[in-house]
Amino acid sequence: MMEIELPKMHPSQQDMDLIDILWRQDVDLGAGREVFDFSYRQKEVELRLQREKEEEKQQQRQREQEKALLAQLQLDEETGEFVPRSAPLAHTNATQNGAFAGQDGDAMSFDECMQLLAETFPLDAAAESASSCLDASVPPSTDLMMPPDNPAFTHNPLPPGSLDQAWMELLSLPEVQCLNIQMQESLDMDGFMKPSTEAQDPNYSQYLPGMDHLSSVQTEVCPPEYINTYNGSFNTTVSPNLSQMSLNVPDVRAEFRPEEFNELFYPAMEVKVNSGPFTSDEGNTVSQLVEIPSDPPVNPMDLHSFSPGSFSSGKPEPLSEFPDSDSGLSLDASPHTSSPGQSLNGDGSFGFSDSDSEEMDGSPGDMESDYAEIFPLVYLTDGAQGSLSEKPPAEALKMKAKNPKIEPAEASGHSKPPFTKDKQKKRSEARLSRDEQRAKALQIPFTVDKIINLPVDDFNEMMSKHQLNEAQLALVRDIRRRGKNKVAAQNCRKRKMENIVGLEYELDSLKEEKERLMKEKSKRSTSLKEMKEQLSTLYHEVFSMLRDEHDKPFSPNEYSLQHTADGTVFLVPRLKKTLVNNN
DNA sequence: TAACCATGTCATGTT
DNA sequence: TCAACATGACATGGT
Repeated sequence: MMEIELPKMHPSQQDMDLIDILWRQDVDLGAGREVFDFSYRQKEVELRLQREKEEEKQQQRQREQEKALLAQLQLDEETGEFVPRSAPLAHTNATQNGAFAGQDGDAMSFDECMQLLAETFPLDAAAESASSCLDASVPPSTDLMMPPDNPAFTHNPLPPGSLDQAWMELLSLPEVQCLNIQMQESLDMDGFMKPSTEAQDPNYSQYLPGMDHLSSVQTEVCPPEYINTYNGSFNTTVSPNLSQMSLNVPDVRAEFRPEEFNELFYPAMEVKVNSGPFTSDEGNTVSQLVEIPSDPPVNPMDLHSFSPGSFSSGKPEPLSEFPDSDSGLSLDASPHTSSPGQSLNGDGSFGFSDSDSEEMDGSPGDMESDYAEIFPLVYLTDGAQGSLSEKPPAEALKMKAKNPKIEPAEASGHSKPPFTKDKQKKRSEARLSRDEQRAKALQIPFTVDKIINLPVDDFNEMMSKHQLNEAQLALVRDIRRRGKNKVAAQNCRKRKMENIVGLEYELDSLKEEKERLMKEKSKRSTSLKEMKEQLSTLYHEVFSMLRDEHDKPFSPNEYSLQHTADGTVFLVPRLKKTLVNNN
């Protein structure tokens, strides 16, 4: 989900107005208007806080588990490694560590790795690397880390007796000391050993003998099948934090200072760490360790090859390129359609009538739909993610760039029930595959996506590059027209819904305003009444004080008091006043 | 089975 | 003039 970083301050009315104006002008703000809605965002913030609290709790639990784990470990004075105190735990490690069980056989200890290192890099070469490592701009060579499946590892088991000697030699080398210093700096700066990107090697837990127990614990709380099943998607869809939560990995970083950690697990062996994978700038070593994907039993991509029949005749087609974008053809085109495709029905060269759609119901399109049920792992992942993952990275990026918009429902958080979405998605995919099927049937050399989304110039250029017959041209234009119209319809409905919501909101505010005005009116009316009474009292008081030349009071029936704007008061005879008025 | 809903498509008008 | 967009109306399929 694309999430826009919004300033935390509350937008002013002016800002909101501007947003509204941009919205009405259909300026793409890159997010739904709900994003700018303060109350909505407030809800989001509350949700986020709630999530953070839960995460904190989770981390607390992990720390406790970790403490319990450490209580079960004891330091092996000979090897300097932490080993389980009790046999049952070791057994558990051996039997339950399914994810890495296959690697245990050929996994080398860290000593063996270092021995190999010493052999691979004789003193001369090491001196060179030492000089280079003194240069801060030159990163430590990652060649030091041999791939675990390197034949040298598996075919050259080292005699354990020679390890200590090799170790001492290595430690005395200047370049090793250089590495040691570098690592200390790295630890000081980052507070923890950091894995390099190369550290994604699924087998690199073997460089951390002490961590095997952690791995075993992880597998205790999370069955290896689960990990095997989901690690693929975790790597692509789940944030490290989340996967760490899911796998219930103790957060060692939270408990240990790096130096302690280092001494604990690698007494006098700092160089090993630095020469290993832990030299990059990224995050949590331990969590990354347990995130290491073991080879899944079946690569999701490979599942395509298991399909009952290849519905992709030639090159692999991105069948679910746009799960949310059903740029499908109208198989149920209305009879009055004026599309050129329909006009070609007559000559039989092209055209898909309603009957065609019936026939296609049993076509690979549906097969794909069934396929999604057979292999939910492939298709039940999030649509966009899954589809993107099926493309080459460059193309996937291109797709992402082309479709930056977030689906309103997802963006607003007003998500529909998942089954509805799945259903629609499945339907979309089925349709989409039929569309492509039709394009394929006419051997159209472009993807539906390109046909729809390319700018008109590029589209024309693309068309001009290929000699298409009339039927192909008609279908391509049809696909483009319908694809664009589909998007337009979606936008139209979205706008309509937003208008409705906006009008409801406006109605509410107007009701509130009306209520407020009524209250104010009533208040002012009361106030006016009081003032009138006061005025009347004052009037009579003043009038009663007035006397004529015979010291008689004026009759209120014959005279009245009137005042001008400057405050002068006149006693006006009523009759006279009437006469004056008449004049 | 009817009602409702979501979505795709078409025709037509507008930009 | 044409492409793109907007929208009302209708069809379809699912619940």
